[in-house]
Amino acid sequence: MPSIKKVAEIAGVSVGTVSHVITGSVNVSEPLRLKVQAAIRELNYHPNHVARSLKTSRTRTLGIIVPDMTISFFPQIIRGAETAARKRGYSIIAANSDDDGERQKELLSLMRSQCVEGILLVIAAAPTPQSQITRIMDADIPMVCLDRIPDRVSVDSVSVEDVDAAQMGVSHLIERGFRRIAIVTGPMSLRNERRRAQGYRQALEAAGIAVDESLIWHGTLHLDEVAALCRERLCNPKGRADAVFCTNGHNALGVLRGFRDCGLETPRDIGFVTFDELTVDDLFTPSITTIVQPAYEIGCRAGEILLDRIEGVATQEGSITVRLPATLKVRASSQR
Amino acid sequence: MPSIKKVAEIAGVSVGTVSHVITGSVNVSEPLRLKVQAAIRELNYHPNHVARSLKTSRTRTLGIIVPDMTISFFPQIIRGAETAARKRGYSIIAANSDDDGERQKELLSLMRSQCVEGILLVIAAAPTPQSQITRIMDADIPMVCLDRIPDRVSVDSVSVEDVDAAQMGVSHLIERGFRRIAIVTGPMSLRNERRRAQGYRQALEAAGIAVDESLIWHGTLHLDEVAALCRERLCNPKGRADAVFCTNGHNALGVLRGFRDCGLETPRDIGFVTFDELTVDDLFTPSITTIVQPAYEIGCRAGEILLDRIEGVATQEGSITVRLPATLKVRASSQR
DNA sequence: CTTACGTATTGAAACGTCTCAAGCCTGCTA
DNA sequence: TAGCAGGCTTGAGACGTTTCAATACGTAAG
Repeated sequence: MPSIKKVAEIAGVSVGTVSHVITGSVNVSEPLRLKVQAAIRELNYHPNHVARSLKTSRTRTLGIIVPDMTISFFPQIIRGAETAARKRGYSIIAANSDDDGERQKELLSLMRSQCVEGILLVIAAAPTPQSQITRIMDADIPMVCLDRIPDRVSVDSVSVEDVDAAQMGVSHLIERGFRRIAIVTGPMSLRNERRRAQGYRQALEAAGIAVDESLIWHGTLHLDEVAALCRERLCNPKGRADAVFCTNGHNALGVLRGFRDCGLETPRDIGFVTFDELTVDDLFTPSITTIVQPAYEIGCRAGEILLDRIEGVATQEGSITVRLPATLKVRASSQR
Repeated sequence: MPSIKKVAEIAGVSVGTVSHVITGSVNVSEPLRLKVQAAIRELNYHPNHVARSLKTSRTRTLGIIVPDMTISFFPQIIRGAETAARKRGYSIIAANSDDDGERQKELLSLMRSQCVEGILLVIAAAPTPQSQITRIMDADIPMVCLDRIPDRVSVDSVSVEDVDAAQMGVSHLIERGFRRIAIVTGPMSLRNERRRAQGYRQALEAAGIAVDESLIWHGTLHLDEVAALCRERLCNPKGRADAVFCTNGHNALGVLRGFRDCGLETPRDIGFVTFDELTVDDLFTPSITTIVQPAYEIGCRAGEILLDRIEGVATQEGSITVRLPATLKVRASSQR
């Protein structure tokens, strides 16, 4: 593989000159520049980013870790980040943690070794020891957390306005006349799940409805378990909830299975609102009222903040916290 | 950021010894090894992969380019490749071409500069000049094409058995009594689209049904255009197709919109079979009979082949061609 | 005609690691 | 006791760049 040296040789100039032509950082006279460019083309030379990175200690690479990029929310985030990165000349290394703390730790360490200049992290659902995060930041690698924000650590973050979003969804159900509204949460180790649960409470309280603790159901992220949970709570018509509010799209599929298993149809027998789109298109039924998070934009903003930190543009001392509004897509499942 | 030198200093040994401890390639006596490991922990030292790569000219990195990882088929492929790579100690750089030839060219060049050791490529729908591919292979960077296989280039590839898969889908429709079966294709610049069209023809011929060229509809990958196409061909009941076979999931959404716009319901008014799952779960209706491609496995196999080439395990002279079978998930849309 | 200055070009050091060859030491054999 | 084998350890060079300092060259001013 041709190196700058070979190019210099062919062009009859020094390696320094070739480097100047490539980076454009120093003026090179027209004739020499042309000779160098000709040699580059002739050899099909491509600058070696590895060597460049070593010398400049700039890799122009960002790392992003998500739980599972097979879940449609995350690729959108990644694309947002990719777009932001590309605009400023960076590339992205993406990886999946599978919601596994150990794997996440490995990835963080690997990315550090790979000398990424910054890390975008959607923390694993398994409780993330703050040391994982502080260790990165102590090494002066900027980090921005997305979607899921870790507890007790001061770190830049971009996510949705969880409390408001949940409150909006639940208030909407109340407006439509539902009164016994159950909530299905994800793992309460995640702060945004707790905040969504808080939004649920606030909506009920604002409407003067007493919170019934027996309607607060903690789901895992496993479809079968969530479906079983719903069956258990819903199959008996007596005192049953008249609507379900679900805090994330993954569990929502479990809830819908639960409905089906109990012979319940939404909205005929039960109201339903959930975070996250469940289908790629409105053509499919049941048509579910959804709290849509601006996933792409979350990725973009997080990428921009990270780049600002890397390039020293963002000078803010404490951590930057961005909360984006979610939107409510009203569909059939919340119509009484 | 601490380097091997600092570790050596703290541990009171030479850099060579530290390197030996890290790589494990050379025996180091117990006491020295312990001192080195202690120093590594104390400094929170992480080996610098950039420097290592430069020296060894091995980055242990694979590149993968897909059209759009927001489309559920592709993240599955990427995960498969990631898994295969991880098993053998490699990581992955993923990027989106947006089906744009120019962007694809840029990415290929970038990845080459980043010294990926091999490239997994799902070519862009825009016709890919073979030079893009040969230039990479001429530079001795192994490449495996996935899903979409380029024309007139000898390159390793992994994809689904397109002809068989399409034939299976269409034969299924015929079995269920459909006779005027239309096909909606993607861009015919893609070989696998042509092969799927061929499978369609074969199925009809095998059943003794004459191919009616007016039932062959070439779709773009734009929903609105496909929907318009279907409206145009389907809204008039006279001589209308009684079923539609769609060669890819993206267009399928356009087809379904077309159905809706014409007031057609599947399967009541029209049969429908398509490549690729449209929803994440069977709960949703219309429930569509689908030809499912083993996306994850395609990614795995492609990754393995690529790694075999990189590590010189695969010695086969010509190109390796793997064709995986697809499976037919029979659902409601193909029931008369 | 000399001096000084500015621009274009070059040479060499350095980035952090691996690895080869050489050196050192220990213990065993003759 | 001397020599030697074998295993640890070390020192230094090299990977492909960038970049700083130095050189060379030409031009304008004195």
